[in-house]
Amino acid sequence: MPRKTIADVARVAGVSKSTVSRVLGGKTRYMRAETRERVLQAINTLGYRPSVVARSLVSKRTQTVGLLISDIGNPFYHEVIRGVEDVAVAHDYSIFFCNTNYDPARSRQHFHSLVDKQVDGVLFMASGDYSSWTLDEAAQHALPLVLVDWNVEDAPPQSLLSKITLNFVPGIHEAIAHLVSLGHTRIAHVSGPHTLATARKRKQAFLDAMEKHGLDAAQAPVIEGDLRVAGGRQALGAILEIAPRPTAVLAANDLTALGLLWEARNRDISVPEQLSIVGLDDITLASQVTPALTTVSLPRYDLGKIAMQLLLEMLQSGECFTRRVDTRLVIRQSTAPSPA
Amino acid sequence: MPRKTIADVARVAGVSKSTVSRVLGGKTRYMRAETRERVLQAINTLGYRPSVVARSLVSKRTQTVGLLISDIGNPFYHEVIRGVEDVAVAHDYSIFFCNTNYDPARSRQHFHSLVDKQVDGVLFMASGDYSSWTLDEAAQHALPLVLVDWNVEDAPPQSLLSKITLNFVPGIHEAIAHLVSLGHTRIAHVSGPHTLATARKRKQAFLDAMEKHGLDAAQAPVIEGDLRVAGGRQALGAILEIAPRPTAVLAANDLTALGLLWEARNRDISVPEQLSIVGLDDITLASQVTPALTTVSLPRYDLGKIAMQLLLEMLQSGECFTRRVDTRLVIRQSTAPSPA
DNA sequence: TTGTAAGCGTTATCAC
DNA sequence: GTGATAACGCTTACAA
Repeated sequence: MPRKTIADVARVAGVSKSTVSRVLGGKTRYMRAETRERVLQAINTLGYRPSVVARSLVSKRTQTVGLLISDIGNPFYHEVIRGVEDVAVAHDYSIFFCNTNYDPARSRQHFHSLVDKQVDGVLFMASGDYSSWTLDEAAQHALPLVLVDWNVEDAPPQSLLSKITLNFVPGIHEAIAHLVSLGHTRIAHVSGPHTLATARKRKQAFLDAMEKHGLDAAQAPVIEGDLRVAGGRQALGAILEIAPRPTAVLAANDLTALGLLWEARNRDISVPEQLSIVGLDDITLASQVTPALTTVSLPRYDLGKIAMQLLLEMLQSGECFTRRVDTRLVIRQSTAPSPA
Repeated sequence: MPRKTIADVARVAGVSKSTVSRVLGGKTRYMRAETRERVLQAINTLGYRPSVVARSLVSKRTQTVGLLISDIGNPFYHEVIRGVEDVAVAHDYSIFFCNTNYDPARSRQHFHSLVDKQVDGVLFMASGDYSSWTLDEAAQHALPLVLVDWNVEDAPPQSLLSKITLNFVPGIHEAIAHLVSLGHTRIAHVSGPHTLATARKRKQAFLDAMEKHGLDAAQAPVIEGDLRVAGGRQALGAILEIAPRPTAVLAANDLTALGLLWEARNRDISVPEQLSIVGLDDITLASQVTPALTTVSLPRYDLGKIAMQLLLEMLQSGECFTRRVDTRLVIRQSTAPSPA
């Protein structure tokens, strides 16, 4: 049983294909209400659904976007995806989901597949796997792109490119201010891998904040983690060996902070009495653990919404945009006055 | 600058469109190697990419599948998605990602959108949002479906429908056996919402296992949770009020188990010395917390792989299949000999 | 207000 | 071996 087509509807309604097409397109202006009704009836009785494929062939639009992320296992992305999806659904767009797995080759394969499938645009949130080919190829295919948390200066001029930058500065400054107000002066940082631009940005914000509060940034211990629980656990060992021992730590993300927290418990270091811990992201879990995590919150759901909205605006206007998303501190139970 | 077409390639290579189409389709059999080369050259210099949309219009295949899940925030799905995606990528399929948010209306909207976009098949993993319309409409559009963890008897006979059932029995039996061998006799269960079929299945497996080990299932305390951390925390309070107090708990999933664990710590109940806890799922976090969680492991990555593979086999053969995925116990540190 | 016909970029069926 | 030509299901001038 082949799929019903517009011709079937036309036959049943006793009109021409174009008339059917018109009611489908909502061109209700120049049309007798009665004809319209007849067509609608026919559509209903036949259970007809228009072929998006055929429509796309002529309209050059697929009502489809690609979403590239690095790692579905990273809780950071969950809320982001939700934000993207809510906006997409509201505008009847579908999402091609692409998990790059931090693998540039796979990232590229996905990107090509998206180009071939003629998506209307791409949300690029896979921070680790950036290479300039992305921008060149996107420009070449005139494919609108939204980049999240990338510092791009060398974009081809003709490209349709919007950017959202994440501003860690206010949140991290608040965090250091909070710790300082609790009497902490020996504050360590567990960063992400230095190969990641976003990790470097966070670290720099930490150092700047230290300076700003009159602490010696050059002396501040910085340990390189992996943005995961395991890295946080390891980092705690390193921190305990530092003399004099830090009384507070700022982690590059919440998973790292949780690793610190749990390893501290293992070693009978009590948090926050002996060690204050501040995370970054405010993942769902952060408020559910004991003690609940003080953390620099990134509005991830909003980030996802904004990204998708930006793409839609680009599609409509043909213009490019820039947005900034700010962070702020959420104080919970993992920070307390310095024991020193 | 309009998109390059097969006609452009034909012109540059000095051949006809059909010839180009032949090399694109890999029909290398009846063709001079030299012509083939020339076409390939032209494709390269033009940077030509075939239009999947046009191709789909004639082939009736989109190399695209829909993936419906209930909640991206549930860690259960992460590995599943990874499994699905790995297989999909390997076969050059793309995935339309659909988060139903436990909302039947949204679930339906997504499903319609998938039909309209002419996906080749749908993976339905949104356990909560089942209604029979799904099956009817899928059958009506001859849309191949893979159902995960659904008991469906009333499927329309003509439908292309494969099923994967999750078998909690072996893992849960092992769990109870393990607890019994440690001397536990007062074992409680924190279930999921009774409205979910999968929660009822798990509870039944628990009761059966209790019986089988000579414990009084009718007396076994069962507390209804919400499959989340908060529910676990609340459940712990309920458990502590039971007299005589249970010495072990089987949670319906790992998030619940974590809630139990953390709330126990809050109330100075030490795990596993005073209370043994067993989870279910084996999410990544389970092995990372302290104490690491003993849990009934569901091979979620495999589940995802199998689901996608099943769909591909259906697509090829036109036949339907049934698979079962088994669970098993992973013993870590949250279980110990009964204090009683 | 409605119908006719020409595409959109492919593949498939024929001839040559 | 290769090249016309007709679909595929839809939109959109242009005619009527």
